[in-house]
This record gives sequence, C-alpha cells and structure tokens, in this order.
Amino acid sequence: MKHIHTIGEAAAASGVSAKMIRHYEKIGLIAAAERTDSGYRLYTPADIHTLRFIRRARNLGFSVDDISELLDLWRNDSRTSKDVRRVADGHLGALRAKAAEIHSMIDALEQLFDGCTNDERPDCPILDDLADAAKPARPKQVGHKFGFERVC
Amino acid sequence: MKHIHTIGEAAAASGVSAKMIRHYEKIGLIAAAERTDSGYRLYTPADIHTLRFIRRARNLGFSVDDISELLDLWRNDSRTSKDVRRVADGHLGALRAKAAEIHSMIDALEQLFDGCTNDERPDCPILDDLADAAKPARPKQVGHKFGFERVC
DNA sequence: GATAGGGCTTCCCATCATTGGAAGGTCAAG
DNA sequence: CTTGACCTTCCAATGATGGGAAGCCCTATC
Repeated sequence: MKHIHTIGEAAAASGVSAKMIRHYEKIGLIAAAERTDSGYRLYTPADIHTLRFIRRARNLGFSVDDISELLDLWRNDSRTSKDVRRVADGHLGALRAKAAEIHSMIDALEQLFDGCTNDERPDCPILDDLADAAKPARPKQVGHKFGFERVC
Repeated sequence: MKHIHTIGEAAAASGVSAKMIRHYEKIGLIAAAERTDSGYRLYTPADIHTLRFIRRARNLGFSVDDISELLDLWRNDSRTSKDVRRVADGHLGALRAKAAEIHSMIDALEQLFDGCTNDERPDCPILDDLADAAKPARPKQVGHKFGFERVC
C-alpha cells in the first residue's frame, strides 16, 4: 500500500479541490509538493491531514490568512491556547459583525415588504423607499466651481 | 441655477463615489453621461436621484443585476408590485441563506470556545477540532451563552 | 505497438463591488 | 504662469473559487 497520492486523490480525501490545492501552494499556504519525474505533485497522508485542516477551517469561515496563522500554531509546540483564541476571537467578531449587517438588511427589507401589495398594481413601498427615503444632500462645493451655462 | 453637476458633486450628493459612478456607466447600469467640450461628465438632478436609488439599493445588499432590474421597474409605469416583490423576495431569500450560514459558523465556533482555556497551555479544542473532527470537543454543554437567534 | 481515455501540468480569464494609483488634461484663482 | 483641485482614461488588486484551453503522462485495451 502506498501512502503517496496524486493531487486528485488528495483532493478527494481532503475535500479541497485540486484547483484549490494548487492555488494554496502558489500563495504559500502549503509547502510546494514533491513531484514525480514527470512533474506530477505527490501528497503524503500528513499533507492530506493538513488539507483537511484547511478545509475545516474554511468551513468555519476563516480567511486564508487566519488559516496560515492557525497552521503555524498547530505545528508550533510552544503555542498557547490564548494565541489560538485570539485568532478565533477576531474571526468570531467579524462573523458577528457580518451577521448584524445582514440582519439589518433583512429587517429593513421585511419592513418594506409589509406594505407591498404584491399584486398587479404598480405602487410598491420597496421602490418608493429606494427612490425617496434618503434626505437629499446638497452637492458639496469644494475647490473651484465653474459655470456650465452652455452645456447639453 | 446650475442644475448640472460634475461627477464629484454627483458623488457627494448621491453617496456613490466618482469611481463607482464611472464604473456603473461602463457596465451599463446607468446611461452614459453628457460631457462638456473638454470631456467632463455632467449630471442632472434626475441622474443624481438615480444614483441615490442605486446607493440605497446597495445598502440593502442588492446586487448590481438586481438593481438594474429594479431601475427598469422604477422607470416602467406598467410595472406591478408583484414584479418588484419577486426581485426583492429573491434577494431576501439569499440574505436569509447567508445569515443562516454565518450563524452556523458562529454556533460551531462558540461551542469550540467553551472548551478553550484561553491561557498559556497549548491544548485547545479549536485546533483539535480543525485537526481531527472525529475527536469531538468534550460534550459539556450544548447550549451557547450568546443568544444569537437564527432568522430563517 | 498504437490508440483512447482520463488525469495531470501550466496559464489565462471570470466572478463581484470596490478601491488605488499613475499619467495627463482642464479649470479657476493668486 | 503657477498652483492645486478637479477631471479624464487605463491598469491593477482585492478573496476564494471555477472554467477552460493546450499539451503532457499513464494505463488499459485492441
């Protein structure tokens, strides 16, 4: 039984597509794989373990930069749980911020939906809101301004 | 007076950056602006109204494609509220799906946080989970302390 | 041995909305 | 005439991923 796999096998075993494995190599998230004489990339079970780590972290929404840090910590015996926590905490904060942003959009849309008749008539609070709701700000006069009397 | 504005004024008045106004013109979301003899773009109050419409729709998270459709409906007297509703409904569904995705990430992370000592020790359930999810974090408490409600 | 097929390689392009910058023209005022 | 704010176009990058083309490699089958 060989423990060496092609990129396709590594992809199937890890859940990371072959395309992305090559991409992660190119951007330096993973080390460049060994190659056969003909140039095929080769992956060990340890490599595949790393790829699964990456896959799971992506599933949790971590950015590639975060994952790079997490991989370093994972391989670093002198890490502290605090270090890991810091990375994860930052991500969690970003997720919560994103969730809040989406929820404010959802809430705003749902409010508009309340007044929408959803029938053949043209009146719709959704369009009305998009067209009028914001108070029009005056054009700011900065720097020079010049007269366009003659145009159009 | 001058109902005609430069791109910078239109940007300040609409909340859409000059860069994006040019971009929207290039991709066809808005019509090509009139120009002065020297090539400067010129914007009418109606143009600025349209830009504000776009800005508000972007604030609600609509894609440029959606906004294109909404603009068409806005300008189309024979639209029905159903038509508008269909576009908005599709977007609302996408927002809810995105929210659900983010919340599942948040929930998963929070569970991992529960077991993290957050100190100088190297052991951390977050890394453990990423490295090998088959070894689940200790089944202490399934509930999470931050009460984020799921919207879908 | 030749051929077909599937897998591998690299390289380029597209997404999506937005920002940044460079190089250069235009305007008003000092 | 110079300054400086504004405008123009063009090109590039973001982040993670997918698509596809052109071409090489490996293996099985005839």
